[in-house]
Amino acid sequence: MKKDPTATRTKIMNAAKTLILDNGFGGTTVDAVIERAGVSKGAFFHHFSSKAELGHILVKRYAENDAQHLDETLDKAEELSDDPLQQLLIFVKLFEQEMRSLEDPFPGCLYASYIHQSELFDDRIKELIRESMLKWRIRVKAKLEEVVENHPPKQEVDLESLADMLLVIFEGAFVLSQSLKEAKTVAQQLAHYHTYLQLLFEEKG
Amino acid sequence: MKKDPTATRTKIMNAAKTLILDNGFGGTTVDAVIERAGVSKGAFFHHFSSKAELGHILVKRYAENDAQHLDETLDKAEELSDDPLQQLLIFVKLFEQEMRSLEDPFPGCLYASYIHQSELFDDRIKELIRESMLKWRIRVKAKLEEVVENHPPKQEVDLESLADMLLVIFEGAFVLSQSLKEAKTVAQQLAHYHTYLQLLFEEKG
DNA sequence: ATTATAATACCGACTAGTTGGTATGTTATA
DNA sequence: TATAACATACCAACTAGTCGGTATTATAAT
Repeated sequence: MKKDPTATRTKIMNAAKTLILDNGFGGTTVDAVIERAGVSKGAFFHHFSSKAELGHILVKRYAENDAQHLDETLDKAEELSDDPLQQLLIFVKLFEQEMRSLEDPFPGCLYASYIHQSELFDDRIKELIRESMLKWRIRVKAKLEEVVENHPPKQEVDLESLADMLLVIFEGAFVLSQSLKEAKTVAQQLAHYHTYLQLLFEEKG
Repeated sequence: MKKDPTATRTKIMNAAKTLILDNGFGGTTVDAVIERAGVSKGAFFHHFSSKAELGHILVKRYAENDAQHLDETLDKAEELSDDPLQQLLIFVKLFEQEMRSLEDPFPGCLYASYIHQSELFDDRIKELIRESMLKWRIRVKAKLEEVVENHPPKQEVDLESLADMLLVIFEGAFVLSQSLKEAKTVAQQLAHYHTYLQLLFEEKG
């Protein structure tokens, strides 16, 4: 019987994440988490002082991965072109490809799960989610500001909300994908965002 | 102290709806509902055989209102123009105006709330939500098919997912609006959908 | 109109089971 | 052998739901 504290911790967190995405935080019990993780109650409360703390640490880990994913994808897009518009279009395409490769509907976004039960969480957690979402706004908006320097939009648009639209489409498409049980939804919606950006900024040939 | 069963029932349902949108179904207790509604436990279980039944009836009422709202708004738009494209653009604008008139972030969508705790609900409820969402797809897609007859799209697009995009934007914008505490988000995002449709289908002057 | 009858609407203490969390013990590892 | 990493038994608070009873309203015969 060997012990691996980091593995135990991870098992608990992964089990909790899955359960929370299916049942929500309020609908997820500690007993259910430890059963799925295959650990004892003692182990759980050894690693986490409370269910609330688990909720906090879980979304913190999620936010870190999310921010990293955002940065990496944008970096990758920037390497593949010099033109800001092309970079942005590639950026969206990379997400689209990623989502198109999924066979099942995306399991869901922890931010959205928490937001839909926001009164169960304290302000620190809500602020963390807010700032994580703002990172998307900031990075995409900055890129959009580069874009408009050389590609005047065909119609007057607000760049901040246009930047937000990417995350809006992610979150909305996750919901529809889950409800309609259609895995392709997210990729399709990202494709529309891609087309929208093209129509707005690409010069006619 | 006079009795009004319909009023009691409504008070319970409204209280439950608010609490569920804030805490989720799993995070909402019957005690919390009856306290907010100002009724006794006996009254609650006189009107609803279980918490689960309340959840079912609640989303049924919500779906009925939603379908009616969809129909009414589309009817209104169809009265204001003869051209399918203009009808569609007006349709979106009507929602945009409605959302712009809100001072606080929209309290949220019950469909999304349920979907984010889908394992707490039986298949009947999930099917009801699915069909409610498909109503949006069907009606908007039908209108889009009218549109393309006279207005060829500037880029090739899939009409079904373009129809879905309206609901996607609603759901996604609700999440961001709530998290960022910005009431204007939903209207702004609908405006982008409006612009996208214009760029896709409107002839250049 | 009045009153007997019955049905509905409602109350709140109670219960069986569940919840998050703790106390105390056992096992592995440094 | 000291400490971290677990396991087990347990607890107090809370949970959905019940139950015996009361108040109000509807019905209908007088």
